[in-house]
Amino acid sequence: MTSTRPNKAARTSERILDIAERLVQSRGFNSVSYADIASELGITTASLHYHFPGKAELGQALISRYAERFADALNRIDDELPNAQAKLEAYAALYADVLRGKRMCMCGILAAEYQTLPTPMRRAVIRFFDDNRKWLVQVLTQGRRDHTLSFNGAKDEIAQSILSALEGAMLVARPYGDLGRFDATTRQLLSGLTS
Amino acid sequence: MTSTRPNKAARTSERILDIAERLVQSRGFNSVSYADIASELGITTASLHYHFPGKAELGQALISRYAERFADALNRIDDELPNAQAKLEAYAALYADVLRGKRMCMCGILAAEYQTLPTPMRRAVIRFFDDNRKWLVQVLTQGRRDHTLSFNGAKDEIAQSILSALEGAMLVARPYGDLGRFDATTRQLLSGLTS
DNA sequence: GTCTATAGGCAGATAGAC
DNA sequence: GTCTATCTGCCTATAGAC
Repeated sequence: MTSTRPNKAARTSERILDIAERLVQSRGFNSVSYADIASELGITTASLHYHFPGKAELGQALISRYAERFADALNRIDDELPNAQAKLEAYAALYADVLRGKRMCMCGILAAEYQTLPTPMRRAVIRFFDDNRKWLVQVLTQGRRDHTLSFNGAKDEIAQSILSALEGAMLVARPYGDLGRFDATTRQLLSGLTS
Repeated sequence: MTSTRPNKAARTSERILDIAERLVQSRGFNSVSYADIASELGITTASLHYHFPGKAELGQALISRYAERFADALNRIDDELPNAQAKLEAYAALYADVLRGKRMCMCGILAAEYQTLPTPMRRAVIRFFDDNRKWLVQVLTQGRRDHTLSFNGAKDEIAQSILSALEGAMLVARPYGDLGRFDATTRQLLSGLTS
């Protein structure tokens, strides 16, 4: 019989990803070592290599899971919120939550390290941004239809602006440890789309 | 007699900073080694330590020079351009030039690595952002006076938004190697302040 | 799955000759 | 100022026992 409880390896892999995710989002991929993760989990680095053969594979797994969860969050927003403006506010709140945990968006911090990343990780970062833009374009489309958003210009470019603005707001606000600084940018952004 | 020609050490220090600056802006501070810089300059890492005793000191010197040059550029903008809108466009063009060289803003990339930086470098990054915001607030003040910019909300918050938006636009556009993606965000940003 | 032991490389840094 | 030589430490990674 097949248990719904994940086996030991699966559970350990998840714990590795949990720790690695937090470390990467706060320090960056290149500044996190196998030793950092292993010591926090209470195992050796050799054991880490059993679950993820190399750092490149660990990195890919990190982005995959992060992107998957982010996509789930976007789907929940679509399911639970009626109008486009509310969706956009919820979208910004996702970023605020990450910043509240003193983290950067994983793909934002990886974008800063882009030139040093292995190719599969690069592609995954790009895909994350692409997916975000696609979702935003849909929200913008809905916003015109339900009259909760108004804007001039190509939806694709607006979507790019929203994504950039939020990533940049996290990047600049985090050194200050000041969530208010992030919120100010969010308000400014949203007010430009609802006027 | 005192020559205006810098001595050999000064010239070498500048060349070190030139190389380090380019490398840091493209790869990040933690991914640049003394060996990278030394080999490109054709000297040994031991010689590097003569000019900059440690990586922390090199990092501080990098930000200092970068911030100084940036401040000079802002002063030139103030001197040469009449109205606030033109100044803001020139400001955005500064960022576009950096991105054209396939680099990030130095302090933007350091902001991503913030948690791993020595304290003096952290302070210097903060100072850079603070100075930028101050300058932007002045431009916004002038913009209200000369009627080339219009906006609602606290000038400090708008300044924060502008800075964040440009840093974010660089961060997200660079992996795509697509300057148009950056320009789209800039246009969007400026159109929100001139309408 | 996790361990010990270890390899091989690269990091930043220093001593001391020239 | 720049070099050679060297140090210590950390990094990713692997072999093989349990």
